[in-house]
Amino acid sequence: MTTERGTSAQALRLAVIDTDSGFLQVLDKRLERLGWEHRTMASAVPVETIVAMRLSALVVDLAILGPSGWDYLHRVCSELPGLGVIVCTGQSTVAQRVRGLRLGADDWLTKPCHPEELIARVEAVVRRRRRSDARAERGPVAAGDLEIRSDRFQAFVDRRSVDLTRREFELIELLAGSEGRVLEREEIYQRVWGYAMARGDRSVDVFVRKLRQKLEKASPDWRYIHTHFGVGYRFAAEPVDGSEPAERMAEAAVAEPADGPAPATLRLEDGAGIDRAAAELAH
Amino acid sequence: MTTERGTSAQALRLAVIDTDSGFLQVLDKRLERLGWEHRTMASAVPVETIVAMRLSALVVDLAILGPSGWDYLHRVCSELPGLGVIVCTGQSTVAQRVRGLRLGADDWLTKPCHPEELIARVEAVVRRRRRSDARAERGPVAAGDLEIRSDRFQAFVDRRSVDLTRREFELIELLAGSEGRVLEREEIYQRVWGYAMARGDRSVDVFVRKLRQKLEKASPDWRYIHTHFGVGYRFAAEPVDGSEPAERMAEAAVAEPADGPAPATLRLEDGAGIDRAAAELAH
DNA sequence: TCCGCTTGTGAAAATGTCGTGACCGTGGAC
DNA sequence: GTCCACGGTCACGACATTTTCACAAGCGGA
Repeated sequence: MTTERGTSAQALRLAVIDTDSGFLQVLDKRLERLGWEHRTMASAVPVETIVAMRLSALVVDLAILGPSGWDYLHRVCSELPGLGVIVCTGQSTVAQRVRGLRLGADDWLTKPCHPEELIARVEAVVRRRRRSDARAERGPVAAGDLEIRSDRFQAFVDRRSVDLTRREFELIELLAGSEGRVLEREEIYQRVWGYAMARGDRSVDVFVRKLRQKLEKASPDWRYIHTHFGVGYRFAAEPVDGSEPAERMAEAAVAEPADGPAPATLRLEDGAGIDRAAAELAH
Repeated sequence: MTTERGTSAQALRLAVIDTDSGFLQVLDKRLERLGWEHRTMASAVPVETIVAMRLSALVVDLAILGPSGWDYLHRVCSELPGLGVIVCTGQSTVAQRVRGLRLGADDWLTKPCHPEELIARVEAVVRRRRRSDARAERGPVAAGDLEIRSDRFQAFVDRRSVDLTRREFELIELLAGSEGRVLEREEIYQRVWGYAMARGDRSVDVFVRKLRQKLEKASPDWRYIHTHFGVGYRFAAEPVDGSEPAERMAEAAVAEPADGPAPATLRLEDGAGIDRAAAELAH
């Protein structure tokens, strides 16, 4: 298996500034089906809003921006060097296209165009950026005493590196990245191992155990991985019921099944969409 | 300080696979004026040759490759994930364009097209790529006893030059430039060798060993390159664990008085033109 | 309380990865 | 032409990790 460049289909975040309702309708449906988060806007939005949307790419019809379009394009491109920018607009001259591309646009597509081609071009544009930044993307995740740094392939408990193997790290990374959510074994396996879990496979459990051991040794005051019987595991830093260490332990053992962490509500995937993300910052 | 995206005009290395002599003539003149190293070819050349050319971008007319064009496109794109690939060809359907882009092409331009637009698109594609790798060119990096001077193509341990070969230097430069981060073999290979790593290739390991040997001899009190099992390598100067410094000292003192810095010449960055570079491997 | 099923645990077996030394072809220096 | 540094390959052994397995412990419903 070679380094597949063509593998399409990671979910991207995309915004479209356009007003061509017919085109948008078709495009929307297609994007929906691909599972890309997307949003369309009828006119230029402030650059800060774009920033807040944390997009992978932006598609823009220069025509509807009027004469300030060039300036806008330039501002967007220099503010967000990492953003893929595709101009998709009507008839244009060579000079205009060259100008747009030199200003920082990554591609220039002439309408009318097929949504599928637009999508393919967006993918092509985003592909490269992904390639190298991929891992550095999300900043360090921290919870309890634990800090997870994806770029270092390492977890730290107060400066001290917790030695994790590759799988262990990928597992804790996944769990911590979905903090608070209960992940089913199938999903965990699928996302860490990359293929479907065979029935009866206990790998996930085994690795959870290894992680717990290492984490407990490194950070005894917190519990991080919680079992949900019949379901899966949930990551959340919870102080080990240290409030009353030994004493209460005995009591609890006898008297109460005291399940400290409430039956854990299952939250849905935080659909924190583009709108919300934008609102947060643009507010 | 805005990150100027629009700045054009670094010299690039470009190859064009096309036969349209009229178009090529105009293009050639334009490229000449820009000072880009370029070369045109009338038919598909082996992928290894492309590799040897160390291009920034490749422009190709799929039409002249015949039916094997798709396969060729795919091979080039997966061998050289870092290469900008622009398809520039006659009439085409949406499906063809989508296919090309998904296969790994970065842009698809329809003939007839204006050379200026082609150039702008090449720039846009390369810019996108540069942006990701772009952290090179920094001042001297220092860590532990070691100092790395990219400008001199040399590494020093307290005034004394550590004789490194070209590859060794490129490797340590890359690693040190990403101090603290774990780099996967694939990425290392990709960035030092310039093309995709074949499965089972141990070159990276071998060069890491050579580096470690030389570094240890030159700077016994520090360890610089750390293995992350199943992942890759990380550069970080860490004092050698004082647990048995004496022993090591004695051993070193007795066993290897021989410090003879071998004559090892460092050759300059091969300014070799495209032709020569290609010839080297294509021989 | 008992039963069936799920999860935790420890260790052995299987697999994969890395460090190492030896070896080879090439190309430049002499 | 000869010599030799250099980049690259190979095979082997050591060892780290992953997987599998058998059994104990825990949970939940009847």
